[in-house]
Formats: sequence, structure tokens, C-alpha cells
Amino acid sequence: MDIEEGTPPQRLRALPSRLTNQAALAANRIVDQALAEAGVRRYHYALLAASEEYGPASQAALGRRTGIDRSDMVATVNDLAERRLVERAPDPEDRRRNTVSITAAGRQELTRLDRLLAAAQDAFLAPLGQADRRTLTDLLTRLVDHHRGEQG
Amino acid sequence: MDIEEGTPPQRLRALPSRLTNQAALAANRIVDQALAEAGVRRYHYALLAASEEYGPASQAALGRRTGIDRSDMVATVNDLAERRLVERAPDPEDRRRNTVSITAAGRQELTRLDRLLAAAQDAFLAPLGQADRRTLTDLLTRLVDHHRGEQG
DNA sequence: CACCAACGTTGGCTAGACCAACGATATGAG
DNA sequence: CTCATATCGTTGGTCTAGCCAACGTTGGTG
Repeated sequence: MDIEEGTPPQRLRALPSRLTNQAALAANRIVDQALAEAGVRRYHYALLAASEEYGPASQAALGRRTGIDRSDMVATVNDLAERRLVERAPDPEDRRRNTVSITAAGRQELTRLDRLLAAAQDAFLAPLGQADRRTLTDLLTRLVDHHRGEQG
Repeated sequence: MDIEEGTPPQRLRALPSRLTNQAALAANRIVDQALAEAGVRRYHYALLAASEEYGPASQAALGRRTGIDRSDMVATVNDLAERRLVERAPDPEDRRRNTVSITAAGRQELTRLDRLLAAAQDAFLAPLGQADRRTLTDLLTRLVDHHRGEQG
């Protein structure tokens, strides 16, 4: 009957916070689906990436890098350690800490995930050309940097 | 005292899907806090806005407008009807339907929420000038439009 | 030594976004 | 007119991300 019955009200359509949220929803759907093919979730990728780029580090430090809460980090490391993608070992220099290190298999998996993720980004950004993609990334980076560490 | 220990790995920092998600996190935090002052959540605002802009409509139609699931719509209408911000009445022309209409008090509340939300948007977009805000809104709109109705 | 901070871990909470199924009602095909 | 199909509101789930509080252990400092 009514054409375009799915059009949101103007108030919502113009709301930057909602646009951002809706875009994030779409992005997460695409990314989650891509990662699911490899049997992992976003937290797993984030941890592997941080572990690869910064080398062996404590769970707390990795949490600060990735924004993953200490409590969620426990389960994430559990998962990846079970699959031998990272190793968890007590830090002899500070016995409160676990040292988490990425394994060779972890690096390999990370490379595979990088490819899946690149395709996902492309699907997400499909309607935008290269210049627009750069602009968007720049604007979002400025927003995220501004709000980093505010209360999250 | 490591400097900038919270810096995310490059892989994550450059990932548009993650940037979008982090921005949405910040936006939602700010918006939720603003709405909480008025004792409402995002769903409530969305429903009031749709109800005001499109007039009396069925719950299902409002759900399509706002992206709120039918099942979640029930509770949302319950909440607002309890506070007399909307009215729910059986539709005599189609007895499957409930007609939801915004009340005078609902319009008043909506105006109040509009103000709170405008301030929240400003806080969210603080680091961007007017031109950048328009650019961001445009880019996000194109993304959201492209992905609308894909599987959400 | 006494404190306080940081660590990993357990356990819990919330909201948002979903899905499946039901009975009641409308609609459309034949 | 009948039968199949679709829609509506509603109930009752599920899942996950993002949180927070508290605990015992350990480290560092006064």
C-alpha cells in the first residue's frame, strides 16, 4: 500500500548520533558475518591484532589497547589460547600478570582475518569512492579521538 | 607510566567499521545520558518522533518507521501509554491493529527531548565545524541508505 | 611494616537487536 | 464461499557487547 513505508521520521533521519549508530549496526553485521566464517568474533580479532603489533603484553595492557574490559579479556584469551593462537604464561617479573603472546599459528590466522576484514570493509563502504572513504575515516577518527577515555 | 598506553593497534585504528562503532559508542553514551535525565530511552524518543510526524498509526507501521522490532514495540508503547504520552486504541477498521497516537503531553515531552537531544548532538560533534558535520551526515546517510533493509 | 594500586578472575547486570510461535483477523485466489 | 496466505499484537525467549563490583594475590611506597 503505502510506498516507502519504511522511511524514518525526519527527526531520526537527520540525527547524527542515530546515523552513526545505524551505520555501526550495518558495519557490525557485515564484519561479524565475515569473522563468523573463520569462527571468531570481533574481540578475538582485536586481541590478535594488538598482540601482533605490540608483542607480549599483560592482559590488562591489551585491554587498554583494544578497549576490551579486563573481565571480558579473560574469556577472549581463554578462547584463543585453547586454539593455540596465543599463549598465556605467568610473568616471572611481576607475578600478578599473565604475559600473552601471539603464536605462529596466530599470526597466520591474523593474516587470514585481515583478508576477510578487508572484504567486509569494502562491502560496508560500497557506496563511497576512495576520497569519500578517506574523508569519513578522518572525520570519525577526530570524533573518536575526542571522546576517547571520556568514561568508557 | 608508559606514554599513551591506550593507543589501539594500527589495524584497529584504521578500520572504518571499528571507527564507526567507537563513534556510535560515544554517541550513544552521550545521548542515553541526556535522555536518562528525562527518564526515557532511545526507543521512547523514536516512537514519539514517529508518532508525531506521521500521525496515528499501527504499532507495526511505527516499527517499520523506527526500526523497532514488533515485539520490542509492545513494551515501548506500554511505557509511553502508562505515562499518557501516547494513546493505544483498537483500530475499528482493522481489528488486528492498535492505533497509536501521540497526546498533547506527548508533544510537549517530545519538544523537551528535542532540546536535550540537540545538546547531545552538539557534544558528540564537538570537534567538528559546521561544514564537517554536514559532510559526516551526508556520508553516513549514504551508507545507511545503501544498507537499509539488507537484513535488519 | 602498613597502605594503596594493579592484576587476573568470577559473577553479575543492562539494553539493544533479534527470532519463533501463537491466536485473531484480513485479504486474495480459485 | 472457501481455503490459503499474510499481517497484527503479544509472549517469551536468545545473544552479545559493554559495563561494574568484589575478591585474593602481588607489587610498590611511605
